[in-house]
Amino acid sequence: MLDSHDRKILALLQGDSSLSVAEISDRVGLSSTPCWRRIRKLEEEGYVKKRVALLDEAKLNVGVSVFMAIRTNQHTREWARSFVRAVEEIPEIVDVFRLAGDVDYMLRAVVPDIATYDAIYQKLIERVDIYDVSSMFAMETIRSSTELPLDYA
Amino acid sequence: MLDSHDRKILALLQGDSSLSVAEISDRVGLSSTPCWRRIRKLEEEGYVKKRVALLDEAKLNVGVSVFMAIRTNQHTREWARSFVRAVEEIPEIVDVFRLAGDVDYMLRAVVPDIATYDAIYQKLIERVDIYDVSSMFAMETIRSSTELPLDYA
DNA sequence: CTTGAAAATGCTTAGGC
DNA sequence: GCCTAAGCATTTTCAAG
Repeated sequence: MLDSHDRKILALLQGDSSLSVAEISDRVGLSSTPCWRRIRKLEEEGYVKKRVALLDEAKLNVGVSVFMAIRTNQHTREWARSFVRAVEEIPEIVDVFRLAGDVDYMLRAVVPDIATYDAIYQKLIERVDIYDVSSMFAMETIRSSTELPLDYA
Repeated sequence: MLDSHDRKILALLQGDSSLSVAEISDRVGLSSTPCWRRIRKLEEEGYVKKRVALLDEAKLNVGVSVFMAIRTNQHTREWARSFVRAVEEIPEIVDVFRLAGDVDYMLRAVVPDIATYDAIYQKLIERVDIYDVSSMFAMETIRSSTELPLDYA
């Protein structure tokens, strides 16, 4: 599927998508046309989902991350649907994973402070019936990376 | 600090950083020169940390997310330092938060499968002394967003 | 802030190895 | 598959209102 040139291009782009084609082609060891063609192909085929700007959480006053470990006692399609709808209506909730095991869902919300977190929490439990929520407050973001390891591709 | 034009620019850029200045200025309701100036200022002042390409986890064979809730019994600066060093050496670990409360650290790793997760786990506990790890496997990524709410800025 | 335009950079296509 | 080179579009800067 992907050769080492493609992987190197992806590694560069997921670190800094503002690099010009010329810079990328230099570092990859290709000239710009084939490099540009590869980039376009990687985007067309969906290896690159999108290009985004990552903003500073602290500067935008959402420097506090809160994890919410959620358990339900209603294991139905209907409940799952309403849960997804509820979290989608709350933009502070940035991550939502459905888990196997004891905890059913793991969420992460970004908020200015604990008081705002409580408002988010209230908003959520008002919109969907939740059996148990365990909240964990992040004191420090040691790493929050969008860069994937490419060794398995 | 930021007015509504700035917030709108940030909202657009964190959704799609490949938008041209012309497109952004259209949607924001400014002409291109002042819009371009604002974008540059937002980058200089650090509201925009970086521009990156988001890659497809499934296509790159790291479609499985695993949360690791970690507890330590060595609450020393020395241990914290070695822990940070250890997780930084493992590229599969994409998120690391230090928490308040029962769980000391919450990590997320992206891997191809459970066998690879075990290798990551072994690698971690070999590099740093960990009192307890509780692993939670994600069955589904319902939401994984880099877009922050801008209402508190 | 706006418009308009020039200069520089970088993207995209064309043609050939 | 690759390259060089030309043509095109965009970004970036500048001047004037």
